[in-house]
Amino acid sequence: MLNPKLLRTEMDEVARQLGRRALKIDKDWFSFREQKRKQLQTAAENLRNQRNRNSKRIAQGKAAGQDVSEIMDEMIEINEELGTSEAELENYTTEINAWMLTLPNIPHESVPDGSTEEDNVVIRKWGELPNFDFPVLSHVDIGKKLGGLDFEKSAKISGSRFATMQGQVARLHRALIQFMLDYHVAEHGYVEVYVPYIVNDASLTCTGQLPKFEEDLFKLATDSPYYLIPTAEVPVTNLWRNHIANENELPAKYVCHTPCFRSEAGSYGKDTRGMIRQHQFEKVELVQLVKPEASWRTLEELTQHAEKILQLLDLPYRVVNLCTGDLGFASAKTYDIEVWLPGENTYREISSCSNFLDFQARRLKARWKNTATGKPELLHTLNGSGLAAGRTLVAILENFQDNQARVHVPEVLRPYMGGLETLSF
RNA sequence: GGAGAGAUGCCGGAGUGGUCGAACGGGCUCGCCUGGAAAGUGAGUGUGUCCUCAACGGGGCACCGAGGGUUCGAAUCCCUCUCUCUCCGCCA
Repeated sequence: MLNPKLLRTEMDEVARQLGRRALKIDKDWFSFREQKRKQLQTAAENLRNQRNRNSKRIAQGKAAGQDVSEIMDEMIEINEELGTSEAELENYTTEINAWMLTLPNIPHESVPDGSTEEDNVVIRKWGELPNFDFPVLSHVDIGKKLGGLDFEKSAKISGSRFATMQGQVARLHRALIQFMLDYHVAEHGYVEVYVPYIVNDASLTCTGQLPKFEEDLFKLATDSPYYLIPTAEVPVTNLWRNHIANENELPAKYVCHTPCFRSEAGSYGKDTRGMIRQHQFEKVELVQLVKPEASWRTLEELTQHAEKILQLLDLPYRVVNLCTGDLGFASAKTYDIEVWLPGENTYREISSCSNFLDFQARRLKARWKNTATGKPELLHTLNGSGLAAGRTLVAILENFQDNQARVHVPEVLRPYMGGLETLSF
């Protein structure tokens, strides 16, 4: 959520900034309701003040054995008036709050303007693209030949956009997850956490998936509003809901492996083949909560933490700065890391690293006690995939295939594969 | 699934209708004491929001799990929900 004060005092500037996201703000709609709200709130508070004062007078009067019926009569009038203004106030605040929940974060100045992913700006590239002197296979074909990747079986079990893995491929997938977790814990100082995969609506509102993007989620058919998590970001960031941290708790750095569930509504016909876009996939997520002054530096660090995994796996990638049109709802700035996929002859997103500034923290009420001021202040939240395991598996199958019907296992994964150096088909 | 108990500030814990943002204890912070420490001792110590002040500060409103209700007045009474704990049953 954006700072309400900013909306009240700098509305023109906010509207201009959000305009970069091709969003039109109805300034008059807001200022009218905001003015009403303020007026009604002041009125209600004054009436409550009168009521509280009279209440004390009644208590004291009764104790002294005096007649308090006059004050009681006055109270009836006050309460009548208060009831009216409270009801009206409630209408306006509900309306304003609902509206504010639909406003996305303000893009940072370093975010390029643009409408589609075509306008994203490549920041850097790493690794050399492989040169194959034989017809390159896609991960779908390799997986099938290995007998380890099956989409028909999962279609039978569940439907489209699900993968079934078996044998060495399933183990390689698991090895990737273990390796990423271990590395981020040992080398980057993250704390491993295990969290629920089902969350309530409040958690999703705090991280920004709700109320606007409910159609992207799998909602359980229970009485209470339960959803499958679309990313570990939701439960992990919500660990800090309603928490005021001491300085020594910061920065908080979590690494978490979870499955992720996405309805992929609106992506019909997109990436239908293979395991690029699935309803269910595994991801190792990095989440940080930091002091505001540290968040921009942290975004660079966190992105590099994710990149490091690709470097150790020797997978070529590039980092792009998402343009305003491609930027996520809650994010102020996002670096996507895109891995090279020879089977598609293109780069594909494998990680998304974002700085949300205080946007999520405001909804979460995630704060820290600033020792300098002695006051609680909002934290900044960041997260990034480190990495999406399914897509990393795809990248390995495609980049490390050879003309001998083999896939070479990256060295860092071999300890997790019982020393296995190649998968053969 | 059945039966019961509970939810109060950083923690423990009192408070069953009025002057309660909340006793008391612990913790923590600052000070005194001390060669230094412990013990002792004094003071302070919630959050949000609005108004006010040059500043220090001062003031209003709200918050005792959440939401509703009763009442002139609710931490306290009533209803609903959520969560926690204990026992029984079932179970990975």
